Amino acid sequence: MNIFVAKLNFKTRKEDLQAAFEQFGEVSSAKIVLDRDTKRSKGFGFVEMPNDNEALQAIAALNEKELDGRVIVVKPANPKPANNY
DNA sequence: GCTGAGCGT
Repeated sequence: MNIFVAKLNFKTRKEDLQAAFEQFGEVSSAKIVLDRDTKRSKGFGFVEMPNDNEALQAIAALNEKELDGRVIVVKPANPKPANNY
């Protein structure tokens, strides 16, 4: 299950995201979307969880919750956009 | 060094 995480603190890193979600289940990968030029966080990211029910629990538990001092938004992600680099 | 909606280099 792909999970979309928004309104992250700009200093939050991908490992911080993964650590937060691992409390509720297995996390295969976590990612913070960085700006292509400045490499700074765009303030949102994605988390991949193999187990769907654990993913839903993690979403329910972390949505509207606080991470690194910021209230984040967690919801199922949309399909990946087409590769147009 | 900075900002604050929203879906990925």
